[in-house]
Amino acid sequence: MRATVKDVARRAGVSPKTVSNVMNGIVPVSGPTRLRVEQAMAELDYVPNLSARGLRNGRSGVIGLALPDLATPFSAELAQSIVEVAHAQGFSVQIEETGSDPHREHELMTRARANLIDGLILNPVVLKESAVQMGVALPPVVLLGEVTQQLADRVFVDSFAAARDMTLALARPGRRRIAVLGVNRGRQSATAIQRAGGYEAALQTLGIAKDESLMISCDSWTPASAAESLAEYLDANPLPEALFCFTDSMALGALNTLWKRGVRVPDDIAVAGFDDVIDGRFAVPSLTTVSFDKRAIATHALRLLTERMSDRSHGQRLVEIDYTIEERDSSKA
Amino acid sequence: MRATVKDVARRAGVSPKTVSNVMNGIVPVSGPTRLRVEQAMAELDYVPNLSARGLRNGRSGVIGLALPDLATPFSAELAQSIVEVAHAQGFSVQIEETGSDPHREHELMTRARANLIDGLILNPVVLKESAVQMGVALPPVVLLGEVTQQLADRVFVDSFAAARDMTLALARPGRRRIAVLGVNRGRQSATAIQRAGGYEAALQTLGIAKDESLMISCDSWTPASAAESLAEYLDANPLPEALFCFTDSMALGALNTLWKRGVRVPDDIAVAGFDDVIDGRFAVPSLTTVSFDKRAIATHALRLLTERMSDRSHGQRLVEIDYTIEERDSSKA
DNA sequence: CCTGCACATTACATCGATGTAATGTGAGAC
DNA sequence: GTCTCACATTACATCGATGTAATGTGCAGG
Repeated sequence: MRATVKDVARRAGVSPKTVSNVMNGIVPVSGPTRLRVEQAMAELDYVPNLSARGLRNGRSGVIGLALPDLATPFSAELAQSIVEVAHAQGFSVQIEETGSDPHREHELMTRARANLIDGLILNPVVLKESAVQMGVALPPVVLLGEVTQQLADRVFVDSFAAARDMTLALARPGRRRIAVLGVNRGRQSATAIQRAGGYEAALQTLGIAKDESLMISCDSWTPASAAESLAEYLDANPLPEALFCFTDSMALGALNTLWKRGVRVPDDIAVAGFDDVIDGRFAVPSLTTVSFDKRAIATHALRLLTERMSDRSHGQRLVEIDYTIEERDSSKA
Repeated sequence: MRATVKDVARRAGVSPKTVSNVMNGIVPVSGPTRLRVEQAMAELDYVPNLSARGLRNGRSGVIGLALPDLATPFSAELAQSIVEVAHAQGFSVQIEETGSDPHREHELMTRARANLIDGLILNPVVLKESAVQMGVALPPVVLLGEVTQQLADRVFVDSFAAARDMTLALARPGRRRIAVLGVNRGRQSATAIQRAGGYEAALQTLGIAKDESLMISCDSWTPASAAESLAEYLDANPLPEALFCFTDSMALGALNTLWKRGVRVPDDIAVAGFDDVIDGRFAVPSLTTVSFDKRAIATHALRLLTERMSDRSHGQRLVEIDYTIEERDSSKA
């Protein structure tokens, strides 16, 4: 049987509440008493029951992290940052996958409300408005990425501007036939819309007519799907001068397809991605990408979350994370 | 204020316990009553408090997953499988990073004992025996990977045999100067020992004398570290005929270094990895690797864990996961 | 010597769900 | 009409930690 405060109290010859006081350190406890209690805790190998504490305090010390696809390197790096930052602040992280299923997102909110989670960091895909309806009795939520029409706090990179800048960078050496990979066929994700918008804006700036045939769709944002989509595309279309993939993962798939066909990168075609994942940095050739500080995302997301946990009143707050264009070998002129 | 069983009970005109009975479905409830309660729950938007339930039942419905480095694609893919399998069984997953810090592993056990998690799936690095001492009052633990001297349940791939087979495969076209990358300088990880052992066993079978200078050390199993280690190595040593990296992540870093130096893969050197991560499949060239079913690992780990949760008695159990050698472009003869 | 005050400590109630044991309610048998 | 018996439902206690309000202790000042 596990030791409880009661056991510790009995052994130390004090009341349970005093043991609690020693642990929490808010109510002062005299030196000798504190020592006796601490020794008793050590002797009994006492570990507080977090369920009980959570019930009493209304706080579990756990935050939820919900990402669309846990298998991607980007998810992994983001999760790492969030886990580390959260841990530094005494939080544990419960991880969830929303997948393509928008229903899951709602389910998560429910689970959060079940109080096993003090707050939720959510990277939505096709977030239905109904899912995060900021009504009453909802747990604190921080959204990651491009979502419109949501009233929750949000941390994001300006995908539109970044995509625009990347397109401009790809065009600089005089490239004009610039393709994008990652446009969705069916329902567009908010992110895809932003990035496609930035791309089109850049084309306009450059005085290049938009060419629908250069916008390659891709059902899922994975290397496999990207590789396949690009292969099919190249079977039917001429090689563009540059290819801007909406994520690094897709870019890696694209690089593989290009290599298989003997297309040289960057000599025959420049390639770029988005996210700056580690594997992109070590791709062959190393991948030009939109880079941003994932640790900063984690830090701000957690700050917003904890602040909202203690004060639910203030309105929606947005934090924009800077980005840079990292020109690597895959787009060297 | 959130609705509780009491509120639901009042609205439905029954006692709290009846509401509980409706939810749990073990004690039978008559049709009409059940309907009234369900309607009341819906109307009040009732969500059970999991802290309270956890306190009462001694179960939280959460399992912990502790991995050495969350940023790696392998971790991501494994985590995905585990989260999905766990979710299918009604468990949430709390994720933790042990990093290089063996102290963290012990801290996790403590947290587990704090009852916020019902069990722990742990992929140890340099697990000190003291960390997972299977004494009393420890939560159910399933270990992943190569660990010796541990009494906990374990799911693993036979790294020794796999490394041996991979080395033999690399040698098949007559390659004899086969290097390995991933030997640690200081304390060896159990995994590194197994894989190095398999490599040496293969050399012996092949009648090739072991050459210490072909065993390249690498401080951390990341692309960056691998790329750097290999670069330093190539500055001072001739090019081997084959390079077996102890993880795909390291192999990706190695491919990048080789490419930067104009070394052609597989023409000048064959390269192989271990883990079969997605990005390896789409590497340039696609990476030969040791493949195994990550979903199977997740399934078995969860089975062992849940079985031990309900019956703590039986002895240590081991599950071995099959592997295959996937020969891809990076080692084509 | 007593009052007053500061401060450490305690008894008790509480958070929400649920197992236990007891109660209530009905149908069916004689 | 009464007596069982089965079964749905209820009152109460409980899980472990902690806030609240009350109690106890010691010391200084009058």
